[in-house]
Parts: sequence; structure tokens; C-alpha cells
Amino acid sequence: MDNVFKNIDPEKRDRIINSALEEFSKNQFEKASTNNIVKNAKISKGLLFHYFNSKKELYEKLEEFTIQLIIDAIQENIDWNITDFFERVKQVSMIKGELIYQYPYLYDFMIMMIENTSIEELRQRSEEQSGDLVQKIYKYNIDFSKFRSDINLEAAMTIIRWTFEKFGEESMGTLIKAEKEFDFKQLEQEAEKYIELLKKAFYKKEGK
Amino acid sequence: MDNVFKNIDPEKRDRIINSALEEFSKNQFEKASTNNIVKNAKISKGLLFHYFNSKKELYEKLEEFTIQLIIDAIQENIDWNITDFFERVKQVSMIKGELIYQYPYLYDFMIMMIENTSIEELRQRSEEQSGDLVQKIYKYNIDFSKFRSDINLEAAMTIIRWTFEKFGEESMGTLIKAEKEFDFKQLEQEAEKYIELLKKAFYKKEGK
DNA sequence: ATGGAATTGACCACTGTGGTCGATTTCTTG
DNA sequence: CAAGAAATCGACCACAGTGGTCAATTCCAT
Repeated sequence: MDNVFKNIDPEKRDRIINSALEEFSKNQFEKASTNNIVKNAKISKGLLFHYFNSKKELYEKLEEFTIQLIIDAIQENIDWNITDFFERVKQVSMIKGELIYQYPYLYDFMIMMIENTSIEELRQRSEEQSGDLVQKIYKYNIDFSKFRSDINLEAAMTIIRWTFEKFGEESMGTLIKAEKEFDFKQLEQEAEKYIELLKKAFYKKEGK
Repeated sequence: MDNVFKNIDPEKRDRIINSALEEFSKNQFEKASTNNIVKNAKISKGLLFHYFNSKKELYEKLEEFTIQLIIDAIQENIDWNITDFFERVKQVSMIKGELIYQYPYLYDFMIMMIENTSIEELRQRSEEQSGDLVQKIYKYNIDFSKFRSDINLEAAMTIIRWTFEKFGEESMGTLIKAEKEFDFKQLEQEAEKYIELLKKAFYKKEGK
């Protein structure tokens, strides 16, 4: 982001980012209130407009930030040497979880972003900014020979991905509602239940 | 809903409902604009406040309407004699699709509703308004003996449900973006791909 | 002590707010 | 057709909140 903005206290920076992400997630652009943003970020109106010259600019910088953050997180944290598909999916889920832990509205913001972007623009952005990363995530160096040969591989992969996404969403939902601390152990245990089942369903029987 | 409101031209009624659902889905209550609602519904300000005495009342009536609509749709359209789990899931998806076709923002509105409701309140509402319907949908008169006995039944059912939900969401998303007509045939064909795969994965082998 | 950067919040012209209400159109009934 | 009732309109209101500005203040390195 902006030079001025980049060099400030990271804690304050994240307060501003989170406040803005929340406001823009919950309301469409015109109705998102900069007053609200500064109030929740606990900074003055003047400061926000010192960092960003206008509401529009703030929004655009937020878009950039979001995309770059996700790309970086994936690129830096995925262990490309691991060849098991489920481990890859698990890693992506973990990364996602950590991002959301730091920026709770990052995901809502991104979904809103995608909704307001045309297919053509999306395709272009994905190529420009992340190269073939999107294609790579669930394919690069994966040992597909573990899958049963009598099933539709592409569809199976999709179901596995969807399962983890839904699992994440639902866990997040109930956690927020219950206002509980992350019980990491329990969460992983539950995830393991689905992994085990899906392996039984889609992988070849052990012992060949 | 209100007597005055119930007896009007259904086409106009749906215009108002859809406009309100959209506005409340896209913005939190305070920022949802009645001006916007009447503009999109193509009625006058006065008329809206003739039907509903306040913005608050409109919102609450909309909640009631949404819940009742979904309950009725399920109760009236599910064929409880069909014992195959996938057929049941398929039926629920179809019902959902038809509802969304008539009220495009019904689902977004409901999700927003659920997010803003406490667990306790949700449980209570579900019991009062729908009885044991929620429990019943995916269990009543289902032939579970078709499932492999070596898998976690509960988890398998969840995965199947999630797959259909995700499939629905993604289809909806791309359809809206592409501004295409519902190609019903193609959609069903693609769904069948997942059904086939999941049956292969979770059902007992045929001929036994 | 000083100068520049960071930060504040009162202030502004203006847009949009939920809701009202008398006027007008449309419908119903004799 | 008359006349009253019901439905519908939209100009109007007091006011809350808008994005953005800027002179004043605080902070901090030198």
C-alpha cells in the first residue's frame, strides 16, 4: 500500500484494515461510512484521509492488499513437496484459517469483491497477479495415483475441496456465535473424520 | 402478512418483497433505504408505509414471510415416499432452486437473518415454527441400508448435503455472472455426475 | 530548541433519511 | 352514473449523517 501507510505501527494498521474490511463487507460502497471506519479503528477522520486521499482510494487499496495477502500466504506457506492431495487441501485450509484469524472480514470482503467483478476481469486479474497459482494449488506435485481409477477424478477433487470449505465455514459460524476460543484440537479431530471418510471413498484400498 | 398487503396483486406484492429482500440483504438494517426499496419496487413511498407502518415492521414481516415460505415449500413439495437419500437431497435442491428463481435474494436474506440471531433463539424458533421438520428432512423414511456399513454414516450424509449446496451456490454464481438463461438440462446433467460419484463412494456395491 | 511529520476533530455544504399527509386516482356498490 | 371508500401518489419535513478539509496541536528525532 501507500508508503505513508506501510510504515506505521502494524497494530494500528491492522485496526484500520479490519475496520474498513468490515464496513465494506457489510455495506455496499456508497453506504459504507468512513465515519464508522475511523470510529471502529479508533483513529481520527483526518488521519484516514491522510493515508488515503478518498474513500474510493481506500477501497481500491484494500482490494490490492487483500489479493496480495492471499497470494503471498499461499505461496509462502504451502509445502510443495507434500504429494498427498488431502494434505494439500488441509494446508490451504490452515492458511485460510490463519488469515481469517488476523483479518476476520477478509473473506467476506473477497467474496463481495468477486461478486462485483466480471468473469473476464477476474480471469485477467488471476493471470496477471497470480500467474498459474490458482491452477497449481491443487495439482502441482500431487500423487493422483492414490485415487481409485474407476472414479471421476476432477469431480472427486471438487467434492473434497467443497467439503473442506463448508467445514471451515460452518466451524467459523458456530465459533463466532458461541464466542468460544478456538479449540484447535477438537477442530482438527473433526476434520480428520471427514478426511478418513473421503479417503475410504476415493482412494484405492490399502495394500493395493 | 398484513391483511392489506396479502390481498394485493401478487405481481406487485412480489416486486415489493424482492426489492426489500435485496436492500436488506445488501445493507445492514440502519443503512437499508426505504427510498431505494420503493424505487426498485416501482411504488410510491406512501404506499409502502400504508402496508407497513415502519421500516422495522417491514423487516419483521419479511422475516416471518421468509421462514414460512421455506417451511411451506418443503412440506408441500417433498415426496416422503421416496426412500433414496440422493433423491431426497435432489428434491430439496430443486425446491431451493425454485424459491430462488422467484425470490432471488431470499437466500442471502435468510443467511443474514441467521447470522444476526443467537443460537438459543434459532433453536427455539426452529422448534416452534417447524416442529421436527429440520430433523426430518434428511432422515424420514430414508433407506439407509444402501450405504456401505464401513463408513461414518452421519459424516457421509453431511458431505453429500454440502456437495449439493456448494454445487447450487457455484451454479447460481456463474449463471448470474453469465446472465444466461437457466440451462436446466445441463445443470441436471452436471449434478448427476456428482451423484454418480458419491453413490460409487458411499453406497454398497451393486449386486449385493 | 526546532522543524517536520503525525494526528486531531470541529466544521462545511450537501445528500439522503424515515415518515406524514392532503390530493388524486381507482374501485365498489347502490 | 353518483358517491363514498379504498388504494396510491409524491411533495414535503426536520434532521442525521455524508466525504472531505484544514488550522491547530502533539510527537519525536536531531
